[in-house]
Amino acid sequence: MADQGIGLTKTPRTERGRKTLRKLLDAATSEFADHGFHDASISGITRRAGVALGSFYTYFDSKDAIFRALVSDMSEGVSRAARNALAPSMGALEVERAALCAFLEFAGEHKEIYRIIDEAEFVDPDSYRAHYETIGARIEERLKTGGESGEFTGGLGSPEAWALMGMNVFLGLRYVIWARDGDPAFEEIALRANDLLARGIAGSKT
Amino acid sequence: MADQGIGLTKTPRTERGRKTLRKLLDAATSEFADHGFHDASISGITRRAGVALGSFYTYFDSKDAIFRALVSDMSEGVSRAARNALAPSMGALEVERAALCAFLEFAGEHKEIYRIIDEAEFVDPDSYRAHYETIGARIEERLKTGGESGEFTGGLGSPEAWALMGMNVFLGLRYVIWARDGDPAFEEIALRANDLLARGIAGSKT
DNA sequence: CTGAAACCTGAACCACCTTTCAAGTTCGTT
DNA sequence: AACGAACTTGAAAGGTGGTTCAGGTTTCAG
Repeated sequence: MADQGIGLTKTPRTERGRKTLRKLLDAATSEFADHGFHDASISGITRRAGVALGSFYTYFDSKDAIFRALVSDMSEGVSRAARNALAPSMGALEVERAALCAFLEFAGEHKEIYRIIDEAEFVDPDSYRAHYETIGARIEERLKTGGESGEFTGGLGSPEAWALMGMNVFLGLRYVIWARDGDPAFEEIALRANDLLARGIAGSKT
Repeated sequence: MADQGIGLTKTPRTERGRKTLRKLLDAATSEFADHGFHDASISGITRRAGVALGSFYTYFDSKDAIFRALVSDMSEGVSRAARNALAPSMGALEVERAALCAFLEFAGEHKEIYRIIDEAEFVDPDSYRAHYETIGARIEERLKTGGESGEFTGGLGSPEAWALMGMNVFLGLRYVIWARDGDPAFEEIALRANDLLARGIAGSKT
């Protein structure tokens, strides 16, 4: 599922080829997650995949190419996970809570995303930036819609969207990637973040 | 000023030595900022510093070592910048606004921090984590203090601190590192973020 | 002044890894 | 069955760049 983007992958024509490609992609995911881009080696990937070194180049032009394929795969996965968690019946605030919750859960199941997306900052800066700008734009849209329906204050825009995105990313970093025993559950985290987002923190609570 | 931490640097004993060390540190900052850790080369650093290749190893044991020195330098710098912007007379909310503003300004003057701190995630994960946990802890303290004084709602804790930290980091990413023409000024950004933090976004504004 | 420690120098060493390639095997279609 | 395309294989080419080192220069305390 990674070869849609920019034709980085030489698409296989036989069943055997598709299997090998899948094995390479999976192996690369763990290899990059374990060692990071530069310390990961192609021979490490092919070893994990149980494939000869040379076969790698049947499917990818370079180490960069498979990394890029992985990044767009993950980026796509994050978006899809968030989208799937939303229902049309939800209120604007609830949408934000559900999106964060879905993101945390997705990250929990794919802890590699942080390492891989973050490393894209260095390996493939354009994808990195595109990743966040796309998500940021989607959040901004939601804020605007919420403003129009009166559920949010008016005048929300890009700064608020980036602030919200940063919140979500860092909550994932702390409570998923660096989770500790005794941490609140994802739902609890999402609830508290939602509260902050809705009412802010000024004034004393009864 | 980077050799305090864990004795990574062989401290120079003569004036000439201190100058060379400083030159290496400065050169390394630009080299890493320009190329990232792995594509940066020691010969690139020594070339920029105007020093022989071998001299590098008089001061640092390895490429990793100088990078670590840089990371703790920057990390320290960020903290100091935020601390310096705060005055005892400020209210709790105002403190948050001033801290963000100071951070944005500091990042503007040292755009390398994002590349270098972010890359620490891969080169020196412990420092990376320590960096954010330290800052997060400090924010959490401020939130608690604000809660006690009644300026903030009660019950604020780690999740709110990490959310706030994420906001700040991402606003810096978008409006400093990826600044575009026509973007609001730092003060404006800090004001809007402060507003979000104080009152949230729920409810329609008059 | 003087000698030992600090510092500098840059060629060479070396380990590692991406990428290539020519030769062999399997697949799928006719 | 049989043929060409798709796929696989692993040795080796080719590069890169971190690190070492032996020998020279500068510094500075005594």
